[in-house]
Amino acid sequence: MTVYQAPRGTSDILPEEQAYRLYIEQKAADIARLYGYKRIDTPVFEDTELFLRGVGEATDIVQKEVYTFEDRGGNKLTLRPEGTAPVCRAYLEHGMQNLSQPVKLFYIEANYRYERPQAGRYREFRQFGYEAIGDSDPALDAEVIDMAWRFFVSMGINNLHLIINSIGCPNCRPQYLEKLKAYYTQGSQTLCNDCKTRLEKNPLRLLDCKNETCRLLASTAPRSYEHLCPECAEHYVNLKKFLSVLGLPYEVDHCLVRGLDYYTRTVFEIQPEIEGAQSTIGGGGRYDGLIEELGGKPTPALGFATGIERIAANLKRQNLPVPGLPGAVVLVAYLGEAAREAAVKLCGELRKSGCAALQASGGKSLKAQLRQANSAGVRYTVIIGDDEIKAGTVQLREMTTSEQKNVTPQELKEILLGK
RNA sequence: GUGGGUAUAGUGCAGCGGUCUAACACGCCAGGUUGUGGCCCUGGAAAACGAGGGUUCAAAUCCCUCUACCCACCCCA
Repeated sequence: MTVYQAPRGTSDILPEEQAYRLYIEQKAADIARLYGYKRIDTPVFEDTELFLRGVGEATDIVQKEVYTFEDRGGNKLTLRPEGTAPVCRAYLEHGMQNLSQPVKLFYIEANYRYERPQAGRYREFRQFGYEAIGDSDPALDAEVIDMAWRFFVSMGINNLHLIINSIGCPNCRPQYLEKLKAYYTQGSQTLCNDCKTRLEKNPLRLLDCKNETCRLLASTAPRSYEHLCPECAEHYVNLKKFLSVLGLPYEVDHCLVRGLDYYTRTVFEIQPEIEGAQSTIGGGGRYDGLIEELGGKPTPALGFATGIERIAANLKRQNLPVPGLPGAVVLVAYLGEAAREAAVKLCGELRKSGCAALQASGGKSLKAQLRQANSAGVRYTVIIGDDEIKAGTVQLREMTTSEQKNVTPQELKEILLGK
């Protein structure tokens, strides 16, 4: 029995799991490059204030899910629960408003949220995201959505749905919310208890309650995209136009709202076809007010983020293979003390010239050493014994064919390094 | 914060009151070839049955408490 275990909601990423992670991160970076997004890394922790202002004080994330602590200098810090606010902070801190706009960034990072873990939900989880800051062009919205979609398509994940909606801006949303409240107040006796509090606290959230009767109410509720101001309406029409131009199979869902306060206008989600929880694999939207909220001048922006663990889960569910990680190409086996020295030396030389070499672990029979070679999956095994030392050669065995020949050190290097 | 489920070797599991000195599979180690892997055969190491308490002549098996993990709600990636 182990004494210690990884803290709740966290897990070790074991070697066999790394192939998934690396594959996903590599693809994320490939797509970023394809669209001209440059990588940024921000600190794991930030001033607590950044998330209060950025994510929204009223959100669940900030209210009950944040890991907050004070350091020895008395600074109030918070483990980053999401990626957008820190990127915007960096944008402002480094004067990126002086770069040519929009500034296109992407990140791959761990996030921390204190929640009850369950399938696809962890306290430490990894996401990657794309952010485009400094441009309100709906074509840019379409571009970010296109990136997200292309990523999933290139991963081979199928049966995905792209859901979009527009939730307006500070000009038109208040009026819409009034209408929504009025509508729900009429039907409030059939609302579930959660929704009764939502009605006061966060009426937009009424729309995505999973309760059956609430859903029924939501289906005929006033629709945000029918209550947009002229600017937002035009933006939304153009967004749909560009999505069509790009050939993206979007579905409009007036019930799609997102949990972070900063979203304006475009919101979107990508959902796999599974029943039950954690239906969202990725999502994002526009956050035209966030930079200003953080102390910059009014700056339109939008982004997309997705969870690496959830992507991996989908890959596994579909039995999609990921490319394996390359291992060592040769194992050096030896028999006897004199050969041991030669083996150590040879391994050193091979590695120095860039050939991934494994040294057989000591004191074992040749049989055991070959077993080791087999399980390591090396292509070749070099065998050194007294006979070889005397002759100044080594045995080179090719594992798949079991062909074995005596070669000189020179020939060995040509085979392992040449070609 | 609320509800449900599960806890037995490294992993996956069997066992459902005495026959448990806890089985099986994979994995690990070794032997079958005094210098040759993968298949096969043989053997071995590895579990005080999550922790504590109780019932009983007898508990891995029944009861209670705790803890951990999983799943769901909330919310989200």
